[in-house]
This record gives sequence, C-alpha cells and structure tokens, in this order.
Amino acid sequence: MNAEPPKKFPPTQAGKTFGKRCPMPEIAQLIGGKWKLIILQVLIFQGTKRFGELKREVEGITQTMLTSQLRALEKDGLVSREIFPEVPPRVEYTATAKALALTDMFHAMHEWWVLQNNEQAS
Amino acid sequence: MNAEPPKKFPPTQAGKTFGKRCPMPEIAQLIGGKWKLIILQVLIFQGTKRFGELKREVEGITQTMLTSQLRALEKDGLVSREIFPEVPPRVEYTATAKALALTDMFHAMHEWWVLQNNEQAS
DNA sequence: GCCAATAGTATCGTTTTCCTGACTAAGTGC
DNA sequence: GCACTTAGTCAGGAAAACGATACTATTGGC
Repeated sequence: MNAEPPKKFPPTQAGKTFGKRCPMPEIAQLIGGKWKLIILQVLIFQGTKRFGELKREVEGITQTMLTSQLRALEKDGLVSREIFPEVPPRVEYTATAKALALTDMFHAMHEWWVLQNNEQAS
Repeated sequence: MNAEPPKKFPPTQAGKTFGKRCPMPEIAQLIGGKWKLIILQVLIFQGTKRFGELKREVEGITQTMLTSQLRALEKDGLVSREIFPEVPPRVEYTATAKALALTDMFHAMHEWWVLQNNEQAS
C-alpha cells in the first residue's frame, strides 16, 4: 500500500554538501545507544537536572545505566557535571554548548516523526 | 579544559515544540544500530543502488548484515526493493519518500559534526 | 560436466549492550 | 545507635547486535 513507486533518480542532486559522508560510526559513538538521545533531549529542552530528577524523567533507566551514560556524555563534552558538597549529595547535570548545538537535529527528527505519523495532511 | 561553564538556564525556551518528547526508542528502532544510517545516507544522497554496489559502498559490512539491515529498512518502509528476474540476479534498492524526508535530519547532523570539528571558524 | 557471477540463506561464535541486585559514604533527625 | 536520604559503585548474567564461514539457486559460456 505505502510501497513507493521505485522510480530511479539520478545520483546528482545532493552529493555536494556531503562530500563523501560524515563519519556515522563516530557520531553513533557519541549519541547512539538506547539512552543517550533521551537523556540529551531532557537536558537540552528542559535544562539542568539533578541525578534523581533525570532518573525519574528518563523512564525505565536504571541507576547503573544512567551513571554510565552520563559519564560517557561528560567524557565526550556533551554534558557537564556539578557536584554540591552537601548531605545528602546533590549533583547537577547540564547540556553543554556542544549538546545544545544538536537542537536543530532534534527538531528535524521530531518533524520527521510527526510527518510520518500524520501521513496525508492536506 | 573544554568544560563549559555550567550556567543554569531556565527550563522554558524550547519546551513547546516538543510537547513532552517524541518517542526516541521507536526512532532508534528505525534508524539505530551500526549500519542503517550509513545505508540510508548512500541511498538518499546517491540514489538507487543494487546489492553489490551497496556492499562496496558501505565499507566493512558483510553480506549477512547488509541483507538483514535492508530487510529491516524495507519492512519499516524506508527502502523499496525491486527484483529483476535475470541471471545472474539483479536487485535494486531505493530510498522511499519516508526515507527522503530524513534529508533535513542528515543535514542537521552533518552541520553539527562540521561545526564541532572546526570549532571557532570566524 | 564444470566454472563463474549475483544475491542471497543458515549456522555458529564473539562482542557489546543492557539489566539486576546488593553494597557504600556521609550527615540529619529520632 | 538506627533509619533515611542521594548519588553513586561493583559483580554477574542475560540479551541483543554483530561477524565469519560455508552453503544454495540459476543459467550462460567453455
């Protein structure tokens, strides 16, 4: 039903902006996996959060996972971590400028998703 | 060194376009993993390809993987598959409209990548 | 009859990712 | 001294993703 007519189109058209291609494997290292995009989405669109808030926000994630993903994101410069030496401890996570620069990509993804799930809006 | 000053910013600013959030897990099902984005990139920006061409284009992928990823993409309506009953066999793969709608997302990703790897380009 | 070419499939093993549950530190209130 | 809080860590196992190798079908050419 939704099968496209497989019309061949010439390979011109958009090959230039992309040169060959940007290295997907490396991008996947940064933002791939089951949790990273979700965590980033929360931090980018909702602002700074502390560990426990994030855990509640990203539903289904375990402590272990949240910690490890946050450590990876921090190492890659996508989130920053601030420790407040209080008791009980408080640690806040914030999206860095590098992560905020992903905003456009998130919007593009979102638009795509919306478009595909509303198909035919004439 | 490249740690951002962890300035907190208010949670306003962008929460509206996104309502709560678009379901990342489902998006990840469609385009996640090691190969799908690479395959889509080739088909979207270079046009229709046959199996063997694709295998040469996506370097490092095995037959088995390419087949399984293409099957998954086809099932999700992102590529269409056309079989030519010749010998030796010929099968062509084309990005569907649904996949072509991802073009903006690819561009956003690419821009992000370029920006982060050229940091400071004044 | 045998080889070559393309687009697969089948089977198994490895590697990576993810989850579970138990444990820790440090101060506060009782 | 005991429980309670938060933000972790650690060990172990299960599950999913990925990879290597061998095999199939078809037919044209030698």
